[in-house]
Amino acid sequence: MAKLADESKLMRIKEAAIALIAENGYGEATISSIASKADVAVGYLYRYYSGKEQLVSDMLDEKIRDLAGQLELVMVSCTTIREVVESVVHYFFCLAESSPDYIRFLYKLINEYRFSILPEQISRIRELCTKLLRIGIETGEMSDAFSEEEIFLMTVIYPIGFINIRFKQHFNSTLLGPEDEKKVVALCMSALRG
Amino acid sequence: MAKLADESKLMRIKEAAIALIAENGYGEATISSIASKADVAVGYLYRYYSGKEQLVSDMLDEKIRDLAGQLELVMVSCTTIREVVESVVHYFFCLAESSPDYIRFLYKLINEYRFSILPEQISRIRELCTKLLRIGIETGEMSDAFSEEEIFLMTVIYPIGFINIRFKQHFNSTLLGPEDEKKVVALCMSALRG
Amino acid sequence: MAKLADESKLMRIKEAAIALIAENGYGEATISSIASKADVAVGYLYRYYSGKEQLVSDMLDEKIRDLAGQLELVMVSCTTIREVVESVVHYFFCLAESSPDYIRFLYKLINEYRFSILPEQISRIRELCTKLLRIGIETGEMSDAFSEEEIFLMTVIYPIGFINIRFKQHFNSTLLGPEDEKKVVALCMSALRG
Amino acid sequence: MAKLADESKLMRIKEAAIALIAENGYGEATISSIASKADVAVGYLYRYYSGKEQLVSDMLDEKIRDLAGQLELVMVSCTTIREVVESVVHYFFCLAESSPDYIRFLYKLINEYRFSILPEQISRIRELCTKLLRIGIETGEMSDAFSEEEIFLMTVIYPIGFINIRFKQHFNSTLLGPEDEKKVVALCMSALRG
DNA sequence: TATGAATGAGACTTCATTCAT
DNA sequence: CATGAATGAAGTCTCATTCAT
Repeated sequence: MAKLADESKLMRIKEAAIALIAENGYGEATISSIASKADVAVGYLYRYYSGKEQLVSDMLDEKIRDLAGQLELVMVSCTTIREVVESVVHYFFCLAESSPDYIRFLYKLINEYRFSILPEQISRIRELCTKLLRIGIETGEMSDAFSEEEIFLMTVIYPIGFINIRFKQHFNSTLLGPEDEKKVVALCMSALRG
Repeated sequence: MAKLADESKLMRIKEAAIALIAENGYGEATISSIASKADVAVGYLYRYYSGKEQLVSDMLDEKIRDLAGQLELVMVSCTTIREVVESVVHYFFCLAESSPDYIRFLYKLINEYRFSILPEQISRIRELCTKLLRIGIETGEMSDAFSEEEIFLMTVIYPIGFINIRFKQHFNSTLLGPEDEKKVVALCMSALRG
Repeated sequence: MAKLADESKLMRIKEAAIALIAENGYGEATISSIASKADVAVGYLYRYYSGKEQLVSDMLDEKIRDLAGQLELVMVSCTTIREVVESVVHYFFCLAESSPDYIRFLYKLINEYRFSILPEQISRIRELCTKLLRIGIETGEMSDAFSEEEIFLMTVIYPIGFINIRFKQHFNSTLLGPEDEKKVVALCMSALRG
Repeated sequence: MAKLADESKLMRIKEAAIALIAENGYGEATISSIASKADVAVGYLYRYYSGKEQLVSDMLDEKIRDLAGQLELVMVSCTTIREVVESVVHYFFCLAESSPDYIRFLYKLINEYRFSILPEQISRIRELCTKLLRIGIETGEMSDAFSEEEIFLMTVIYPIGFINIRFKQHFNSTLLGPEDEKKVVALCMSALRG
């Protein structure tokens, strides 16, 4: 029971942190605003995290893990790059609709040098890209001029970038729709095909 | 009569700010660290800028203007998307070599919601994308499934993203070379071709 | 559960602020000197006040309210101007003895254009003066040549001014005594009588 | 010629300082705002004054000297308190009309403990008050219950206080007129008469 | 254990003062 | 001599972190 309460509090802290960082950035998201949004005492937060930096760092790591896990999951049941790209893009689009803050959180922190993705996760993702590269070359979906870098950029960074540009409404103010999803997949596929 | 305003100081301030923000982000780049790196008194900074936010905001605007200016320049002498993409990517790669901080600075601040690109610059860039879209459709280099968004993402965001991934050395630790430039152009072109 | 807010701290802050402003004026009373005199952390001060200006502004308002309340109280039980003047002057003399800083604080800030007395308090005091004027004319204690302005100046400003001159010891270095009180009342009464 | 230019600059500095301090108080009147209003270089100001404090201090002293000189002048040709009071009040009212900043400057700084009136000037004024007291007792215009303090308060502080209350428009928003002057004289005389 | 009052290091900013020109 | 660019000490304020309750 107490454990459950704790779990729920911890969840609330994480959600509050993501929402506030997504909204205003790391600098503006204060510990006390996070605690207050999570309806938790400031001190409570320090039971789980040694400080603000660790809180965010851990959460980024968690989200990256989720992402890597998702990618791994997708890989298992897919035999072509197209299938993978479709699944991954769909995953991002679902996320963008159900929890847009998640995407914005990721987009913000991926570029904060302060919070570098842990080497462990990087290798994990790199391995996935290597696998995908092999598949792509086998199926002929991928130009052999490209490497893991291009795979990562087009399957992860590009979809997230697309979603963020849309969030910012610089070019297009309509909501993300299924046609956008198709466009992202199409562009990604033709990009990798070379 | 009196001591002349040292124009080089303003330059040093800008360079210091860019370097520190590129390195550590907006939050970590303190006024006093900027002043000290620029070898200038803290108060001197306030001769040109009303505060830290304005300093960074102005510099971002300046850089975005430079970028937009460069894009416009490129457009004048180009009749195909390929030419534009080659020029733009070349511009980014040169920049990445001569002043890598410039790229990292841009990449960091583009995602800081606090510093939004001025509407004026956005329309300027949007117009360029519209022109490019028209050219692309005429020359057949561009799928009519895509729009300005894709152009912007592939000609601006993708090259910068590529350069940053390389800076982070997540996949590849070699320096940027001419082959990378070609790869970026190639991927971009095939992406837009659809 | 948690540490209880120490109400005495707020009191100490106010007393420290009054003492330091009375001694040296608004400009010299720094936040950190106030905090240090109150034996409180600098940041604590911002729990109650949004800034230095508000701290002083609020305290001035509080003191003016006290004063207006005291004047109103006095009015209730008095039927002649003499009674009012005696009570008010007595009030000021008691204050001058028990908390001389209070008087000096008031005297200093009343002249700082930055801290204007709130319109609400001004009307309150103005109304009191109007009442007093009516009484004075009825009882014949007050020349009908005079108005609220003279009442305010002689019942409030003059006693405070007298006390301050004595504090400064420009003319007289003895402490305030009951004869001084009588002198102030006498002068005030004859002034208003015309 | 150079001397004349200097004189005019010095005058402008003084006028600017008085205007700015009268308007916003000592704290808000910055050296650079004074220099700029006086159309003089900041550094120039330091040829005459060793610092901001001295500038203001000197100016206050000068104004107090002027005042004492005026009082002395008035005393020479007057044989009754009434004459003195009429002259002094007239002097203040003229000043209030021709250079209201002068009055506000005085009122502000007289209460700044930081700028105490020089002992020399205090004795000068005290002596004048003593003389006046003697005259008053001789002519019967002044109660022997009172002393120099009351004289000073009623002939100097009260008129200035009256003018300032009017400037602040707390009770009366009309401009100072000849009837006000008469009222001030009348109140002052009856106050001292006891 | 959970709380949030309290802390204080450190950030931003101002402005009196200096001094090379 | 006059200037005003440049300085940096000092002040205001914020907020991550602690710890008594």
